[in-house]
Formats: sequence, structure tokens, C-alpha cells
Amino acid sequence: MAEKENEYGFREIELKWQKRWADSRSFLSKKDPSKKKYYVLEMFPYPSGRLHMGHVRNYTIGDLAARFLRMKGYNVFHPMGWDSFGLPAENAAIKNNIPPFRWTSDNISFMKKQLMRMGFSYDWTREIATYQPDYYRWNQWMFLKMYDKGLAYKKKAPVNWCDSCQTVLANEQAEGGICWRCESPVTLKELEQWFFTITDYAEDLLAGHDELAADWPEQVLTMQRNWIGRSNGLRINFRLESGEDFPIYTTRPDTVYGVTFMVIAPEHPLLDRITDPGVWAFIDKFKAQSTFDRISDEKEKEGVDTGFRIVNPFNGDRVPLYIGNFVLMDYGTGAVMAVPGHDTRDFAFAKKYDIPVKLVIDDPDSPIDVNTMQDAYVDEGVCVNSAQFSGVPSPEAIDKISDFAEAQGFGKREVNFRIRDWLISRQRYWGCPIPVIYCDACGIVTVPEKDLPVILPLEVDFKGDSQSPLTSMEEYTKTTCPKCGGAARREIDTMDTFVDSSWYYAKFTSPDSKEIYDRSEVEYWMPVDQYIGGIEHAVLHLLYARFFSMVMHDMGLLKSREPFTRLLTQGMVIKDGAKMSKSKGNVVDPDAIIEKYGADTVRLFMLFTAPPHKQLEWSDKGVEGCFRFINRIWRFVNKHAHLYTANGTPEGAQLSDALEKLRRELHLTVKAVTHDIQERMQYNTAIARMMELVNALYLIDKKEFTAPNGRLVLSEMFDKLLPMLSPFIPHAAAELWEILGNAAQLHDLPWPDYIDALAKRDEIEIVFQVNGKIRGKETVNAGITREEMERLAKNHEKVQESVKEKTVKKIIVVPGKLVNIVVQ
RNA sequence: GCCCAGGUGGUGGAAUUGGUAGACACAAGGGACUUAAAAUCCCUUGAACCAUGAGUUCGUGAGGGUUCAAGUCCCUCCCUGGGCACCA
Repeated sequence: MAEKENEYGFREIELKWQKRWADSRSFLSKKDPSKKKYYVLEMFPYPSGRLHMGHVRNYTIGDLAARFLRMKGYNVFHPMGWDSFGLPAENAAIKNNIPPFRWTSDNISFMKKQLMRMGFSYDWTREIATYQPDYYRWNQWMFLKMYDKGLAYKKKAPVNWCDSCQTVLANEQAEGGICWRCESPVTLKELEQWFFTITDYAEDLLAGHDELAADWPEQVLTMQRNWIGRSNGLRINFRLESGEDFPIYTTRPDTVYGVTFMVIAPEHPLLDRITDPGVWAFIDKFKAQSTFDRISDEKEKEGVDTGFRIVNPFNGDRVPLYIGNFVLMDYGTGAVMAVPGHDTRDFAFAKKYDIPVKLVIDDPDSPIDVNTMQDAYVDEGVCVNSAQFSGVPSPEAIDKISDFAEAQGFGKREVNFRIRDWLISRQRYWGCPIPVIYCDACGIVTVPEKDLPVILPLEVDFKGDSQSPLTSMEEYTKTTCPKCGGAARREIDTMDTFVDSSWYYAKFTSPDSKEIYDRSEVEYWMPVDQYIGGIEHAVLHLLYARFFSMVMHDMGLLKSREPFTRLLTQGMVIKDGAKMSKSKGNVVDPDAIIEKYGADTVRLFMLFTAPPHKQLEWSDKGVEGCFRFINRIWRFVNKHAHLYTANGTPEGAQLSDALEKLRRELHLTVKAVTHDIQERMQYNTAIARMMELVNALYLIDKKEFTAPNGRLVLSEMFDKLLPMLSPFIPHAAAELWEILGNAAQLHDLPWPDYIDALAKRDEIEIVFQVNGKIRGKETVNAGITREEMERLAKNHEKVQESVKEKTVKKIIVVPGKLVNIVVQ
């Protein structure tokens, strides 16, 4: 019976402390200008049903940071909420006939319980869910503000359409021509849609990287930089034979004398003039191709001669105009000049359609024969066949030719970006309504601010098809025009759910304010000091959020321009070498593990098995090892609790060698653990160090502790070890703290400090080398001098054997480390 | 193809500034406790070799280099993961 009491009953312990933390409102954050704030945020989850291991890892890392920093004296802000609009709710509705609202809110309450069961230290009074009208009204409000400033606009354009999701997608969400959600190929559709002008901020988004360089992973910055894709080039007005302008954009003006044909996008409006049905057959074929097919490498580039001839303003050459399925309508002017001599793709195209190749840059080291060249020469060289520019090195020619074109009036230097405006319309139901009304008389009319929010109706009828139920909901769509009062209809498209998550981090500061933000709250807490999430959002959420933050800053709503000061991208949780997924059947459910070992073990495993940024291989055995470690601490503390004296310190007391050594171990560990967490964010080694300390506790002769001074060493041990363990295994640590008879809440205690003089080894092992090979080792006093080290080395038997009659050339002494004797 | 990060025992991973490679954990083996098992506690555990020792040699993807000294720096190459790739 008595023995049972001593068992580590994690279930009861964890529930007890979770309740106590909730009851005593332990993790509520209050603005306090006298304290240094620290905002820790993890990417909030989509409430898909249950937590997966990826969430658990993400939130465990965040909670460790939050709990550690709180103990370090920061005023920590650590909120949590729900990214609760999105397609899965609709799919579930269609499949199981559950309204999206109910499906989502059920999921939220289930997942919230799961989060609480993990013991995460969130301030739940800040909880927000993006599907609540009180939240999304500010999406709508922002839309109106942006519309007024010209940052939101509607246009007809070829846009990415995912047939499986039955909606359009932003470019970021259709990378490589593949839908980010369902991975099916997208096609281009000519539609009238709403956009945010993220391109207006392209330069700012790029420039902001300088500020982030130190504390964001290089990889994320690179991905964003590539995505934004800034390029310097020249816009050149070629001409149709009729004399009309035919502008193109190029980054290689140095090759302009080598143009032998031009290529135009199948969507280009000029093509409307073509009457030849044969050509139209090609245009229609190209347009019907999926984006994936059009950009895939394997597919050969295709084209067809339009019959148009284009005049090169530099040399008067008349060249044919082709339609090419690889030319993009929405980059540059939708048309390009083609230089087969110096562009691989143009070269292949020219060979295929028997178009001449002209050499205008030669390799000065080995002259090229245009008739035998097997591929385009794309490197730098010297201009040839280029009128007055012949003989100029090609990098110089870029500038000279640009100058010339500008002087002649048929060219203009231009900066182009790869990034397009953010298409935010979605032909879906479960999202934030776009606050716009269409009136036959007044056209596009925005919903007046006083009428916000435009509430998404919750009672909807899914007719079993994948169309938005709003399409056929007259009571929603029929309205009156706010301008003229006449009959009008509402916009039925909703916003991209990435709009919701573009500003939620700031809304956490004041979820209940009557304005978008409570000014003093948002200014105190923002920006997020440490943001943690997956790298898959590098050019999605993280780019959109930076854009929104900049817009809000420019509108005077936020003080800082960048929303996330430091970013940590945690690695994936994998099993058997592959990402956990239902289709692979390698999913481990967090609930089952918590049930078997408790939340503390799961937390410890997540932090111990790999450093945060690396991927983490799931291992059942590894989990057991973590469970064992907690049990070892548990048994040791319980067994020795009766010897504990609160605030006992052996400072100044006479200690046995063994106790002195143990005490040094403790102070060394505090120093190392603090450093690992704070400076290196390497939690696995922090845990390893505490394991070493616990191993030392097991190995020391327990009789040492029963001496009066032994009790003091033990007390100091518990007083530092348990607070250190607290961010990792908060429940077990709190329970042990209470078992020792302490009344204070463990998580409120300051992070333990260490005595510098003790956080050093008093004895060290030094190594003796001869020609870099180890010949001997010796344990010596840490204060040993260089001379003494050298003397010991020379006297060492093995060293003498190796040196023998050879001549000593040099002796290198690294203080506290080694002596290397170089002989010949 | 280009860019970035990696490659360390049977496994996950340590090694912070170039200075004892393999911390810590898992797995494996042995021992103690037990009637027995589980749990627990302790010990061994990079490889090879023999003379079995406080022994020798080898060893961080491969090959070269710099250095008294290289997992760490430089060059070439191979492999893995990630990103970018018709953006003119």
C-alpha cells in the first residue's frame, strides 16, 4: 500500500496540476510596462479534428520557450486560437451531412481539451477563432480600408482554377501548377476576381529581409526572395509591320541583335485579330493545357507561327511571331524576344521549327561556329554582329545597349517581379464573406462600415454537389444597394483563409476590443518575439502575414513593420523514414501515447530526440526511455524527500570530496542547461545534461546525504533541479516540488542561478600527444600552469618511449587541454 | 541544371572557438535482486588485431590539401534531403 503511494501516477498528477493551473489562472498575461515583455507564438492550428504529432512538437517547443522565459523574469505572452475557416469543413459537410459550423466547433472543443491535456501554458482568455463574426468582421473592415486605398481591386484575369476544390487559388497556392491542398493540377480560367496588391509591397518585403536576416532561417528568406523574384531589365518597343508598338521585357539586352523570332502567350489579346482557324486550333489547345503540363520540363515546348512579322528597332530585322505555350501572359508584357543563339529554350524551339540561329556573343577563349553549335551559348562573352556594340564585353553591353535604347526612345529600363497580386476570392462557402454588393445602377459598392460584419449564414443546404451553398441562397444574395437603395446582390465569394491568419497574431493582444486592436495592448505586446511553425508556410502564410503587417503599419495600426522578430521552423515528425500520413499507415496518435505514458513523457520525448529545427524520427522505445528518466527522478526525490530543507545551502559548509564534486556537477549543469536553452535552442543537449546529473545522483554513496552537510547539498540540488525540469516536465516537477513541502508554485519561481566559481571543474584531464598522437592522459588540478603541463608531459613514461632519441622540434601547450610534442 | 542544408557506432543523436570523436538515450550483452518473471539497480558496448594490456592499429561519405593538431578549414568528387527551375 505504502509503496503504491510512491508510484509515479502520471494521470492523476497531470490532471491535478492542469486543473490547478486553470483554477488559479496561472498563465494569464497582463500588460506591465515595468517588465520586459516576450511574445511567444506558435502557428495556430486548423481544427481538423485531432491534434497530430506535428502540432504536439510545435506546441511543446513553444511551451518550453514560454515557461523558460517566464522563469527568466519576462512578462510572457503565449496565446492560442483557431484557424477555423477552410475547405475541409465543407468536405466533411458534404460527406457526412454535418453543418461546417458544427463540425468546426466540435473539433475546436475536442482539440482544446487535447491541448489542455498536454499542459501547455496558454492564456486561454485570449483565445480567438477566425470563424467568429467578431473576428472576421475585421477581415472585412481591412478589406474596406484596403479597397479605399486601392490595395484591393477586382479584375478579370487568367487565374488558377482547381477543379477538385472547385475554386480559384493564389499563385502561392498553386506552385508548380499543383493545388497546395489536394495536389491536383490546376488550369487557367479567365475570371473576374478580387486581388490584394501585394506587388506594391514587393520591394518592401524584400528590403525587410535585412532586418530578419539574423533571426530567421536563411532557407525561409531564400524561398521568399526567389518567390518575389526581382529582376532588372529593359522594356523594348518592337513594332508590328503596321507600325503599332509591340513591347517586350528582357533581362538580356546584350543579345538583342540575335533575335530571330518572337513568342507570345496564347492568352495575348493581339491574337484576337487572327482569323486563321488552323492557328486558333493551336491557341485553344494551349489554353486547355493545365498549368502543370505547360510548365513541366518533360513536355517539349510547342508553338505556331501567327503570320505576324515583328520589326526589331535596333537593326530593322523582320522576324516571325510565334505563339508559345510556355510564355506567361501575366509576366512582363506577355511576349518575349527569342535569341536561340544564347538561350537554351529558344535554341530548342528554333531547331524544332527550323528558325535561323544568329550568334551575337562569342566565347573569347574558343570561338563558336554557329553552324555546328549543339546548344545555346548562355555565358558571358564579347558581342559580335551587334552593330556599334560589336567588340564590347557582354556584361558591359547590357548597360550600353540599354542606354542607347533609352536615348533612341524605344526602350526603358524596368524592374520586374515574379510575384503577382494576391488573388483572395474563393468560390467557397466556409470563409469570410467579401463585403461587396453589386448594383446594376452603381456597379461595385462596398458594404458600409456600420453594416459590418456581413454574417456568413450558418443554416445552409449542401445539395450534395461541391458548389458553394451561397450560390442559390436568395435570402443571402438579395439585398439593397447602400448607395441608391435599389435591388442589388451580394458577392458570394469568400476570402482566402490565408487572410484570416495574416493578422491573428496581433488580434491576440486584444480579442474583445471594440476597435480592431486596443492600442495600448497591441503596442505593448507586438511584435511577436519568437514565432514557431513549419517551413511549409515560407511563401504562403509567412509572406502574407508580413504583407498585412506592413499594410497595417502604413495605416497606423501597428508600430512595427515586421510581425515576427525571430522565427524557428521546426522539423517534421517522421516514422519509418517517412512523414506520418494516413495513406502510409504510420500515424501515431498523441492521445494513445499520453494515455500510456502521460503528457510529460511526450513532451520530454519531443524535446530530447532531436534538436527543434531537425526532423524527428518517432521511436516507441525512445518514448519509453523518456518515461524511465522521469521515473528515475520521481523515485530519487521521493526516497530522499525527508532529508530536504527548504532553501538549504551548503555555501561555506565543509563538504566531503564526493559531495563537493556533486555540488560542482549541479552548478555546471545549471550553467550548461541555461546556455543550451537560451543561447542555442538546443533542448536535447539540455536534457542530456540533466540526465547526467541524475545519473550522478544514483551513483553517489547515499550515506553522504544523511550527514548534515549532505542534506544541504541535496536540498540545493532539489532547489535547482526541479525548477530546471519544470519547463520540460511541468506536471511531474510541480508534484515533486509539492511533495518536498514547498508551497510556492514551481512555474513562478525564478530560473535557478549558479555560482560561477563552482560551475567549473576543479580537476581536468589533460592529454599528452607526440606528433599529434595521444600517448598518455593525466588528471590534474584545473589551475595547472603551462610549465607544469609541459613538465608532466615530458616525464610521462609513454611519451618518453615515443620520443626516445628523436629530436624535439616544438612543444605546443594548450592550457587546460593538451600538450603536443613535435619530434623528428 | 542552379542554390541551400546534411552524410559521425546496430539506431536517434553529442562534440559551442580547429585541440581527448562517439556525451545522453535506444538497442544488445552480462551481473545483482526474485522461487520465477516483470520492474528496478549496477557493469560492458565504434571496428580490427594480438601479446588480453592503463596494448597496438584503424575510424566522422570518397580522394587530395592546409596545420604541431581536422568531424570542424580549403579543393575535387559521390550520395541523401529540401528549395528553385520555362519569370524571358
